[in-house]
Amino acid sequence: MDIKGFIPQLSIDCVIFGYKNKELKVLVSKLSLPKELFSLPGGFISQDEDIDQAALRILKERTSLKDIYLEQFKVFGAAGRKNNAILDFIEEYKEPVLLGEMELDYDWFFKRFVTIGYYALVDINKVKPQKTILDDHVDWYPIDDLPPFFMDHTQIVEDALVELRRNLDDKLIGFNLLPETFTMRELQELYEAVYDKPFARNNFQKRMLSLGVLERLEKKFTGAANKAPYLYRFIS
Amino acid sequence: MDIKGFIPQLSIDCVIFGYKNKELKVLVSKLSLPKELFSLPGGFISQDEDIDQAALRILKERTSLKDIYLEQFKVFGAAGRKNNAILDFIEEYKEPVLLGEMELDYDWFFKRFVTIGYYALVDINKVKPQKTILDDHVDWYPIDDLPPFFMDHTQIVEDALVELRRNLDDKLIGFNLLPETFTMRELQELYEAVYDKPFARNNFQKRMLSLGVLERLEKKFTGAANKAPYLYRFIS
DNA sequence: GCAAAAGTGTTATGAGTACACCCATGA
DNA sequence: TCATGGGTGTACTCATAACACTTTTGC
Repeated sequence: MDIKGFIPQLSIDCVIFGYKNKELKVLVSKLSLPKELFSLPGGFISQDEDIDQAALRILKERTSLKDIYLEQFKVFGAAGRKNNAILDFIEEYKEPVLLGEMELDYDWFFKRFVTIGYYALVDINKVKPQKTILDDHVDWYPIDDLPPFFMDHTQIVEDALVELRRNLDDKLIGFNLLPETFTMRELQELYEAVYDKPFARNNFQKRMLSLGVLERLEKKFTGAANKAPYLYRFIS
Repeated sequence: MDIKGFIPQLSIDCVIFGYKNKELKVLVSKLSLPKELFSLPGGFISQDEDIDQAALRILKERTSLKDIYLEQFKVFGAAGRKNNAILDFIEEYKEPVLLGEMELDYDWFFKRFVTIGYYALVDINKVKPQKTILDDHVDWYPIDDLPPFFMDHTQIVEDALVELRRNLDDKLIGFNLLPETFTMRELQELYEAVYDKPFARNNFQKRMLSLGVLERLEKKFTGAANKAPYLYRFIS
């Protein structure tokens, strides 16, 4: 990681949304520092790299996926926005800090940073969370039970969720959170998780089918003592 | 203008929307260089300044207004995004360039820049376009007859318009483009200018009144041989 | 009275909501 | 046959669209 190759004072933070067990989840990194610091997956932008490319690279590092749906949603640039929590830790422990193999460049790292917020939607089943050298753990946390974040990352997640809700219907992006095929109930439960409110089953089905983007496939026999639901696939 | 005091490689560009004569307009600067270069009003971010504050400062410089409605809408960060047009000009004219009283710091200024796009809505009657030392002229251009812009500024305006359209209804922000009081027809013509399509007069009126944010004032007698329209004021 | 534009009313349409009902499935 | 959950139909409400009609204003 050559700090010289990055744009200074500018970073990217990613809110990676996944969905499982009727819960909307966010991928969270616990930093590999001797203090409990939770962070969104983030990184810097190379001088010769589009910002969207940088976001994709960061996402690929943590999820091992490419072709991820992602969207830039807001820039966070408060004047005092610095990595103070880490700085506090360093002063507390009074020892040099390694970010991976590279000793932390204090001058570079502790300047005020402006960060570009991206959110990504992934099929949680396809993701094997990868920890980079900076991470102690990388884990999924339910949206309503997040760890105490570093800096303004709690705010970043909140704003990402607002934007996700704003776009889920219009842009037909919810399917990125589901496997290739899914039942109508699963789709509905996803919507309920995102909006944190129930939807009427029949009306939900009518609305989704009227969008004209769902292909009905074979029935899914689960062994349960009830009518087998159809599977659907998202098309175009 | 102390370049050292700004965040490097990060800028702000503002799409300042105004409205007059049934036309949506954008404030455009012709740079004070011996080449025809048109630019959006923009600037840099001080190290000790919120990005929103920086945008307000830039807006105040060009419009002499404070309390402007503005919204961050997108970041433009293509890898090759540089002030090449100016660089071309310099190579062509082979003379040192002054930005105001300060000689241009080539190393600083010709790096790749990431820019944060803001759009602002102003009452065009209250604005007296101010040219900074960087501007030759600052003028209003109709949205559908813009000059050939510098860099990616054409794209920035297009994206700003998309976002304005997306928000005009939801956020009730159109009134920022009108004077304190206005007739229903004027409001409708504004909407028609923004969306570039006609609205049915009666239905438009019904929709606007149902929002519950318009206070009906006295009638406006124009001297025309027809029924005098009511004036309205936007409330809360 | 007349043209022009403002204000209002009436009906049709379509999306969304709430209710009910029938069907398939496996025990 | 039964409970369970899936699929569908129908009536109601509400916002919007499309039509028409009346009113005000100054010449």
